[in-house]
Amino acid sequence: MITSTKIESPLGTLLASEEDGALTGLWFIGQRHFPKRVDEWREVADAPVFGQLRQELGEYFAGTLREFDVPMNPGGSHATVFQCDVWKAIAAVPFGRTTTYSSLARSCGKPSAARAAGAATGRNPISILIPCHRIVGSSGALTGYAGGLDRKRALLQLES
Amino acid sequence: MITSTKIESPLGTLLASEEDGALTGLWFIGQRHFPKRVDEWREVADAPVFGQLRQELGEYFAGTLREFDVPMNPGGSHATVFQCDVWKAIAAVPFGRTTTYSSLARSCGKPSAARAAGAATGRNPISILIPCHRIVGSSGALTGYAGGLDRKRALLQLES
DNA sequence: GCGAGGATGTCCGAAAACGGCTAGCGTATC
DNA sequence: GATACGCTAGCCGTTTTCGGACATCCTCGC
Repeated sequence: MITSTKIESPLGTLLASEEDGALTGLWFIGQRHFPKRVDEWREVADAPVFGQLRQELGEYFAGTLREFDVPMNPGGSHATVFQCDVWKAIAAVPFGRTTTYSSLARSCGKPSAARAAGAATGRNPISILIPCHRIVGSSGALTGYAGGLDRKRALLQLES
Repeated sequence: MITSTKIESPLGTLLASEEDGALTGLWFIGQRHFPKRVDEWREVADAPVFGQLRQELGEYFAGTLREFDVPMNPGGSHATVFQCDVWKAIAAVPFGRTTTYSSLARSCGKPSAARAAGAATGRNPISILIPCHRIVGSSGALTGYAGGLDRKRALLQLES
């Protein structure tokens, strides 16, 4: 049974989902690749994971927290091996730093799959905690963000 | 979290799966449309549902039980509306009786979808309890069975 | 410099193929 | 005449297949 809740943030409302005690998703409402089956989830006022998440997100946006500690399980049911590899690589990018799509691809052992890495990045189910906003083009340009480039800019600014 | 267990029967070994206290599947090992992701399930020695199922299956094969009472939830995650309708219609066929694929289709409000009803019947996730062996061709011929025609014949014989 | 093109894993939509079917005929068999 | 086969053409939800499109980047020719 998957449960969900809404969380307010300076960048807009977020939807969080949880299963078996681990965070499985975090999206800006209405963003690109927003999950389809939301109506099959049970919305709950709170759950242990959600409490911790709210707390940590608050501190993050206040600038007092740099690393999240919420238990996560981004796998879902239909994620592919490649996607999981990419998300793991993204999670390894530290606060305040950025890296490129091609670098991600290299980390996954497929140096020429930069474009595929971009696609996988866009499908990241846990925004912010898996910091896909720290991934930029090789020229340094902010090429895209499922939640919109404005939010990507804002997050990078917050971390600088 | 889905759990599973194996159950012996006079017609071969069965695999049962359970989630949230309800039976979600029952297949002959290796039958057609056998589930793919079995290795993601946790095999347990027993669970309340499995205990009851074992008991009732025993009585059924002994000829002393005609209607099952195990809580069921055949929906799964990827079942379609049509399939659920068909399975519900199959469940309504009483012990010892048979009906046809076109009759099933009619019950679902799509009189000309007999062939599609056949396909949906084959995907029935809970063998025996959802008695797809009671569905025959309009001529009375046993046209097919995911577990093999021999088992279909045997089940019908048992109920006659 | 600058534009064009190829490599890459996955999703998405459209189109085709595939069944646990059936009714309708024409033939074949008693 | 009755049945009994056997073939055929429709039927329809699902699955499979296929062709683009992408949150890219490097190279090559001009």
